[in-house]
Amino acid sequence: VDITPPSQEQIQHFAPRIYEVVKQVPPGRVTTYGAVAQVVGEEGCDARLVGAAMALVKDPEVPWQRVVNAKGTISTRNERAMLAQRQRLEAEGVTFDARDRIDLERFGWRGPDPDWAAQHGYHLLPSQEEPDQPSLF
DNA sequence: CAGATGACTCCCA
DNA sequence: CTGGGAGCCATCT
Repeated sequence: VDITPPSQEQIQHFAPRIYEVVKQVPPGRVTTYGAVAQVVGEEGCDARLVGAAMALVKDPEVPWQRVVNAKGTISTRNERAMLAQRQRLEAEGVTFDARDRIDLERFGWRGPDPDWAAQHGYHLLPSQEEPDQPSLF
């Protein structure tokens, strides 16, 4: 069970940025709610907020189907939407295993383009944010 | 007005 | 690697 559903105010505040991030995910790739929240990178933006925002997507340019949970499975609440999301992903070439999970190592989005992120003020994903910062001196 | 209800993730057994 | 539980409250009916 969950707690603290994001307030409508929070959703409206973050939705535009969340959608911009989701639009960066290319076809055939998927990302997670938590990852999107990290890229948005603002205080108060967490996975659940991203989920709430995904539920309100109306802009057909936002590939909401490419956002799944950390386990690599579809989190949509109703059976109907869940199937639709899966079919959209399969149409892009994403595959599911026998347990309805997506191999995130294989299909996971590696984060936004560094230049784009820098220009628009977004964060990169941790792995990419600090690939290796060994010798600076 | 009260009660049910959350597009999640992390932690531990 | 899987499964189950906690987090702790604003909205909606």
